Amino acid sequence: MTDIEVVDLLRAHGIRPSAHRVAIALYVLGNETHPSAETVLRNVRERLPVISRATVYNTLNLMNEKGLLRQHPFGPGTVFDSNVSRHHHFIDSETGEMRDVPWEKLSVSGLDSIKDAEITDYMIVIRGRFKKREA
Amino acid sequence: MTDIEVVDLLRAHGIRPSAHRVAIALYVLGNETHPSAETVLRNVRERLPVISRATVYNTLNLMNEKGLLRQHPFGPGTVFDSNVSRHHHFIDSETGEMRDVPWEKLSVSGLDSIKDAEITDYMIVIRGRFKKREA
DNA sequence: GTTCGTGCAAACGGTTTGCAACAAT
DNA sequence: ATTGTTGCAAACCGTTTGCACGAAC
Repeated sequence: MTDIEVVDLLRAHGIRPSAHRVAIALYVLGNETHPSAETVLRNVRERLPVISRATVYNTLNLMNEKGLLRQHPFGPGTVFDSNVSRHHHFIDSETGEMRDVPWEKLSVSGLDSIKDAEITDYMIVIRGRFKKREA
Repeated sequence: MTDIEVVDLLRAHGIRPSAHRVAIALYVLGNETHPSAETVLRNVRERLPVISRATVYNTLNLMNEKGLLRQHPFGPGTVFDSNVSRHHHFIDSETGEMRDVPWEKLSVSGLDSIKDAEITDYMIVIRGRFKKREA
């Protein structure tokens, strides 16, 4: 994802593309992992040494409100997910590492049996261990 | 659930049944909701006015370690679940209220297509709105 | 009399907020 | 000139911890 694409994307979502915001968006959106705010701060500081924690939180919250990313309350603290389309999650129970599981890969049946509520969304959260593939 | 049953249950899990612990267990285990630590504290204080926040946390963590309940990092902060058998969750997106969805009611297919990880557990988290049933 | 449980208050980690300085329009 | 963005530090909330007292074995 290029700087220009990010700038356009921010604008398209009504977010003024300041240098800080672009740097944050660039890191978060071009990232398959599910970073915490602290991780975002650390990594953005490598490109942009002078940026405060508050700005990172402000920007991530703003992007969340504008639908550019999602927040998940997995583990201690919140984690940011650049994948805003439907998908499931696999969480490594040892490392806490999260990976996306494509929506089409799994399917749920029986949801129609839930009569006393209106479903707007659902997600499968799988826990286990990633297999090592070294050696 | 009676006091005596709770006492036995605690003992069976290697937890010495002090008055405080019994009061906490009585509240949490006889409870379909998914209370936060603060909610537990508030409610236990109604029966047992002198109990500290630390004791509530200590006891809940202890019960968690001994397998008497589960913790879920839903929303801000942790929530305690007295249902330790497999089940799914429905979360009301307005109120944050959580209800259990029986395991048998839903089923997931496609889990066998996940080859690069070992699955130890999974859960469907559904979001939506409970239908009002007043009137 | 040693171990265990409890209360208090301080510390902690993640997040939000108030405010003053500054940049953009 | 007004509005939007940033940094700092303080505040905040949920949770954990250190310590001293008291109860249980």
